[in-house]
Amino acid sequence: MPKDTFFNLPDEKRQRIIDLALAEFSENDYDSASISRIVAQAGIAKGSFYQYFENKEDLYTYLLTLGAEAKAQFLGDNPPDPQMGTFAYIRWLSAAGIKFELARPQLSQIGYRAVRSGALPVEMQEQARVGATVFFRQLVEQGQVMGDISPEIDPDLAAFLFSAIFSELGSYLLNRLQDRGVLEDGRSLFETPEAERLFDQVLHILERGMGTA
Amino acid sequence: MPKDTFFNLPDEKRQRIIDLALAEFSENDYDSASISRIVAQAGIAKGSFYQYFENKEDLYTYLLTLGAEAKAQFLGDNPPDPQMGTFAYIRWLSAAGIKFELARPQLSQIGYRAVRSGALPVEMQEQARVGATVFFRQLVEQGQVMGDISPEIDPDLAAFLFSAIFSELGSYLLNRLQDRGVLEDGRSLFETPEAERLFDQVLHILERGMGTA
DNA sequence: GTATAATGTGACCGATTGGTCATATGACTG
DNA sequence: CAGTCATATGACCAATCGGTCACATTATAC
Repeated sequence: MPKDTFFNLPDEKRQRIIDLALAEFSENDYDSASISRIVAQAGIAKGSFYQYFENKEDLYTYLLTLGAEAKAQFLGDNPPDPQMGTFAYIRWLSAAGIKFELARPQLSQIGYRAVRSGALPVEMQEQARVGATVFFRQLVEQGQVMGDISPEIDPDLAAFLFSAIFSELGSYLLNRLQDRGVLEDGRSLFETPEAERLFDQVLHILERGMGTA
Repeated sequence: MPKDTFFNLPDEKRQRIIDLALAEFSENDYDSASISRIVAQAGIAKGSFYQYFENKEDLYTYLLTLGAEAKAQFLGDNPPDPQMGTFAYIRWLSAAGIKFELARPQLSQIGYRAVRSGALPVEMQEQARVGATVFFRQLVEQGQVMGDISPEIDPDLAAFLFSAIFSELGSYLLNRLQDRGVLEDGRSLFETPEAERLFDQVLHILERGMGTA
């Protein structure tokens, strides 16, 4: 955790440091991200930085927790209809994840990097990976109980498919719609009927492929 | 390209340098991979390295071409039955990709890193991404002509699904089977009935989801 | 006011990086 | 033997890194 000194800083200054750190760690992996660049751009002395943070890893894990908190709050702020079926819920979940990715690309990128390239301690990486898998697997098992998903499907495998697809779908949609000039600004992604159509098609394929009908 | 001097080296010495470079670049991203470590482990002088390669990027792109050549040869050595249907062909293609990943994990890892984290020049990255998508999309369109894939499916989207799934499936299967003690050594992955079962299930889901039946 | 505590500073440290270069070695040629 | 050419070497370079520390500045308390 950052030191008290950091939290005593004027809001503006603290936020500026956070913003620059997010930019640095979202554009570079852990090793290549540079404290020297951050302090230079923030206009503070190197020594000051080390009055705010224990070391580089302290800053990095702090950014990760910021990302986790922001995403948790984001999902909590857009709660789903509790009555919907399994695939509708997965659709909501995936859409919410993509919306977060668009709203906070730097936070998403850092978290993405964290699990993909062994930047963070192995235990944390394991923890994140297992956590995501467990969540999706429970979802699938519940879907099987509710009759939405065929009982012959291996829940763990289905969970893998969901996480593999949805972790990439956001950037795919963004690239595709931008390449074709459908949108310039990613934030309006979910306002285009084209995006809705593609999104629904993915869910439809999965529902047909795994469903009981 | 490496200089002539490199190709004039005794085979054993040249191969040792390649092996150590593969290890270094598969364990670190481009910036973090260290020429100094490679030469130290190879037992050659720093100056000698720069008699073999123009610079760091020269070595890196050389490793990438080695990977591309190895994969092309690998696929060419295991040609599929030309009569099989679309999904059987996709199954073969994906299995061959995973087999290559298991046989040459370092080469795969470097290529993987190259497209995932903007290490290589933007144009090459674009090229690789577009190339893979185009290939899969043609496959899907052909499948639609043959009646294996529903004409309502967006070919580009389906191509995305295939590449997203199959680029992750290998490491998923490996982790899963190793965690459960089904295998110790990845090379025998495709000899376990469990792996075959999971593999077929993925294809079955996609075939049901996208098929015409 | 003065004493105390908190905060800010940047020169400096040892380590490491990619890359250079003058020099040494050895093999082949005439 | 002398001369030439490819190869091998490692000290050296400027740049950068994460991190430290003695010191200056500011804010707070009495």
